[in-house]
Formats: sequence, structure tokens, C-alpha cells
Amino acid sequence: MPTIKDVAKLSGISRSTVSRVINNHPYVNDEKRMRVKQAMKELGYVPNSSAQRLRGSKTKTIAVLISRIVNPFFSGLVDAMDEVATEAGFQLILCNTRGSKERELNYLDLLRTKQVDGVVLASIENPWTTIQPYLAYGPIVSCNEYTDQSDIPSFRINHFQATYEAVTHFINSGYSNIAICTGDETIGSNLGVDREKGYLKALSDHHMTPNEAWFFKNTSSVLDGRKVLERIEAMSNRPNAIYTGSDEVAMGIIAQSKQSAIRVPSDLAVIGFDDQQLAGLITPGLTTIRQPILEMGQRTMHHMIRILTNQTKMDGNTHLLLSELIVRDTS
Amino acid sequence: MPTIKDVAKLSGISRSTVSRVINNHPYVNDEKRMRVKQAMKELGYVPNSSAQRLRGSKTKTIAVLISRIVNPFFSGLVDAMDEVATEAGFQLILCNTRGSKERELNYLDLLRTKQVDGVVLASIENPWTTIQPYLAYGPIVSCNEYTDQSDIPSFRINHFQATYEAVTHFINSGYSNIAICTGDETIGSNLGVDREKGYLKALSDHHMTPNEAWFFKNTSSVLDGRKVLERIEAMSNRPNAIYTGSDEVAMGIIAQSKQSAIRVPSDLAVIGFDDQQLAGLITPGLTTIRQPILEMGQRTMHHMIRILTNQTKMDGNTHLLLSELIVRDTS
DNA sequence: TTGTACGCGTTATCAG
DNA sequence: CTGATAACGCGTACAA
Repeated sequence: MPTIKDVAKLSGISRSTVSRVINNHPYVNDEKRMRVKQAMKELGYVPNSSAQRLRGSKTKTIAVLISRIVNPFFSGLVDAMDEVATEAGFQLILCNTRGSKERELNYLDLLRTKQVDGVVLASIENPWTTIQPYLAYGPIVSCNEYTDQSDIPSFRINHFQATYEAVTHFINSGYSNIAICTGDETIGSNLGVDREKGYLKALSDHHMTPNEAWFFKNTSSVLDGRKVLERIEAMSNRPNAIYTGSDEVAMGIIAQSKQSAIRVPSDLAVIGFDDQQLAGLITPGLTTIRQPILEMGQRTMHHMIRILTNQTKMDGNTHLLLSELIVRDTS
Repeated sequence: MPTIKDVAKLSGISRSTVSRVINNHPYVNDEKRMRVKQAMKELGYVPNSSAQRLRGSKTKTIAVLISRIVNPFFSGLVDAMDEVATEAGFQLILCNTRGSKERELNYLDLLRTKQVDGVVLASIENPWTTIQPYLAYGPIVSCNEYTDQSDIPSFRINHFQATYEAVTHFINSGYSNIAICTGDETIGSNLGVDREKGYLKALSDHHMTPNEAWFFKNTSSVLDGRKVLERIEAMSNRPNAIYTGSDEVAMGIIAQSKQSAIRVPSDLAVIGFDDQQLAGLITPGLTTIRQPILEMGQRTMHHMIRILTNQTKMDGNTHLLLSELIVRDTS
């Protein structure tokens, strides 16, 4: 590989000036600039990014932490972020934590070891007290997830309100026995808590009391959904509506219902979460809560880049985006 | 940030020995090793990767080129690769080419500028003659896609054969008027060509002749599928089976059929491609060709890492994996 | 077994 | 406007 030295030699001009040409500095004689460019082309010169990083301590790289890329919610988010980052000349390192605290910390170490300029947290596994110290090494922005004590920018919808609206929709549609599925309990996350509160508030606002037997915990996959339906089938006192908090779980319930006596939505109404593509494709069409994934990803990455380019500073602001209840056939 | 110098100073030991400890060299006095480790812990020292890269010209980073991360096929592939790479201590840079030749070349430049040690091509936009020169800068391995002239390792299924089997399945099931959808025509890709050949071979082997009107080109999305069904509906001479080459297109066809007089599968049998999760969830269940995505991703990344760690050398071998026709209700 | 000294490729500083 | 030089942090030949 040719280096800046080779270019200097070939063009008969000093390294410094070559460097200036590379970085588009003013105050370079036009004729020399030409000679340098010519030499660069001739040698197929390209700056060594490791050296640039070492020298300038900027990597033009951002780490995006998600729990699992195969989840359409996350891949959509990453897609949106990638577009904005690429546009601004940044690279993305994919950090699949797979729900592991340890992996999350390993990825946060990318910030400490100067391998990335910033970190976007789209999932959070560790308690904030564990993550907070990493702020000393660079900016961290969160998206979707958040924690109470956090002092970082955050972009997300209001899960409490979204759930409240969904459950209220059930109630207004005449359903009175409403069950809820909650996802995996994660230490660092508040989303599940918010949703549960929204559910309970909607019930109490309409003078209903929750039924402990209708709380299905740790449900997040299609298979979990299938199991939920089986458990409901075995009950004597069955719910007639269920807030699943996940399109996958909702799909599992619907798929399983076709092998059972329970009919969706006549015996059991269902509301999912995310409005994944399949929600509108299946029969019956799945009523679900749509998150503005594209906007969330774009705005998060945009904000991160503004921080990295010193156009704005870190703060603890929460940026709330709007969710939308998409009513189809299952409710 | 503390450097190796600080560790040396604190422990009263030379930089070289500290470096030896970091890199687990033999010939280091146990007592000193301890002292160094102690000092590292005390200072929270962590090696600066940019310096390591500059010095050693290894980045421990691999670029994965795909066309779009939101495609479940690609996110599954990336997930599998990520697992293997992480395990081996490598990072993945996500390269969403979005079907752009220019972006693909920009990403290949990561290899030239020493920002990554190797490149995995899971999608190919440019002709091989354009890509080939990059081999001078580091190893390139392909996965799923391939090109005739290529001299790089490749992991994929046999698309000709998979299609041949699917179409033969149609024929053996009594369908005689078989249509085909082909994806976006990409310059660097042979998959579409292979599939079309498989389709034609299956027909001719059973003394059938293709009908030009039943070739639906450039179809790759759910929406494209919907349009295909509309076009079929408008035909006087309709096919009674269709090979879609894509679960998305198949889903579009099925969804649209519910708003038309055409019934799936009685009026129109459908076969998809990939066996995405939704294929088994919808009604009717989608017959589709399953690719071993997990295995493909794992083996590709495993091979790349073996090359990067000098356990094996670059070659032009093709590693064929087995696909499987999953017969459900639509055929 | 340990330390000295050099170089990896860039860029910023400073003197001219 | 330009060039010499130092410095970024690390690894390793070489000498001891």
C-alpha cells in the first residue's frame, strides 16, 4: 500500500502539503495541489484509516446495540439508522447483545477502547448504574428503551399511553375480560413496567379489576403465544380479549386458535405491538400498535451525529414520538 | 485515557514488558506479570485499538455486504454470522448496499483502506470484473450470491435444482399451467438465471412449453405479489400454479387472492422461497423452499475466520448446502 | 528474562 | 503558502 510518503516522493512535495491536499486545506498552491492529486491517482493512494484514527482519535464509527437483529422491529430500526449514518459518512457496528449483560458490557467497551465514537442503545440489559460510567468515554443515546435515572437523550413512544389506548379500545368495543402478556423481564428496562401501568390504569378508569390469572409473563415469541392460547383454553373463567405487547405473541395466539375451539376475534380479541408487515397480511387482520420505527431510528441517529459533530450537546431529554393504534379485524 | 506508558510507570516496569503481558508472551517473570496486571487494573487500562491496528495492520473487523437488513433472509444470515464472528473475537460492520453499485464499491473500499480484514458478500451488485481487483487488499468470501467467473469461496444452495424440484412438485401434483416470478435483475447475480433455467428444465423434462405471458419479471415485494395476482385475474388464459421465488411475493399473491375470485390453492397453487416465519403461520400455510440460513451464515463466517487466521487459504471452491421443499397447503 | 529504540501513517505546530 | 518535526500508542527486533 502506498503511503503519504510515497505520494510526497513521487510528486516532489512534502508530506505536510500532501496531507493538506488530502484534507482540503486552503492555502495550497493550485499547481501543487494538482501535482499531488495526480500522484495520488497514479499510486492509487488512499489514506490509512488506522493512522488517522490514532492521530485524530475519531473513528467515524457508531455502535448500535440491539438485542437481536432478526426481530423486525430492530432490523427496521437499524435500517433507518444506517441510512442516516451512511449519509453523514459514519459506519455502523452491529452489536447483537442477545439479551446478555456481559455482551452488552463488551460492546460498551468499544467506546472505552476508542473503537467507536458513540453508542446507540436500542436495548438495555444492565442497570443504569452499570452503564452510566461509560458516558465518560463518549456519548450514548437511547432509542426505544430508557431507564428512569438516565441522563442521556432518548427517543421513544409513550408505552404507558399506547397501552392505555389499546386497552381502552377493547373496553369501548365491549370487551370486559381483558388479559395481558408481558415480555421478558429485563433489569434495565422500564417498558414492561410502563405497559403494565397503562393496562391497569385503563382498567381502573373503567371500574374494572385485574384478574391475576390473566397476566401472562415472559411471553415474547410465536411459540409463547401458542402456549398462552392453550392456557386460556384450559381455563374455566376465560378472558375475551388479550393485549399481547408483541405481534409475534399475537400471531402465535391466532395461529393456535385455528387448532382450538376458541375463535378470534369472536371468542378472543387480540391486539399486537409493532405493526409488522405480517399484521396486515394475515386473516383475520391483526389489530396492533404501530411504532414510528423509521422516524425513531432516523431521529436517534441524527441526534447522535449532531452530538458527534458538536452541533449539539448531550442532555437528558426524552423525545416522545407518536404511536398509533391500527384497528383491523382482531378487535 | 491511560496508556501503556502509564502502566509502565506505575508498575515500575518497561513498556515492552507491559506489552508482553498484554499479548500473553512467554518469558515474563511471574512476579512482574502480576505487578503489571495489578497496575492495569488500577488504572483501568485498556489497549488503544487504533494503535494496535496501525502497528499490526489487523482490525479484527469484517464487513458484511447485504442488500437490505430488513429482509428476513439477510437479517437471519447476519445473525448467524454475528454469532460466529463474536465468538472468534471479530466485529461486524453492517453494509446495507440497498442495491446500489456505488455503495457496494464504497463498502469494498473498507478493505482497501484497511478498515476491515475481510469482506463477506451476501449480495452482489457490480460485475465481477469490477469487484475482482479488491481481492488484492484482502479476502472476499461470498454467500448466497455468486458469479460465474469468481475465484472466491462461495456458500450457497443450488438454486437451479431447488427450483427444478419445486416446479416438478407442481407437475407431479397435477398442475400443468405453471407461471414464474423472477426477482430484480441484477448485473452481478446468477441466482435469477439459475432459477429460470431450473424452471424451464422442469417444464421441458415433462414435455411442457413455457408461456411467455406467465413470466412475471422484477417482482420482489408483497406489493409486487398483489399486482401479479391482479394481472393473472385479468388474463383469459390463466396459470393454475405459480413459482414466486420469494415468500414476500407469495404472501402478496395470497393476500390479494382474498379480495378476488381466484382461490388459493384450488385456482392457483403457490410456492414461495425462504420459509420465513410467516410461511407457517398464515392460512393457508405456504409451501416454500427452505434455505439453511443459519448454516449458510455460520459456515461462511467460519470460513472467513479460518482464512483470516491462516488456517486455510483463499480458493474458488463452491460449497453447496441443501435446500428443502416444505410442502404446506398452497400446493 | 528484560529494556532500548525504532517505525507503523497521519496530522498539527511552528518556523520560515 | 510550504516544509521539517513531533506526537498519537503500540509491538518487536535487537542488544544486554
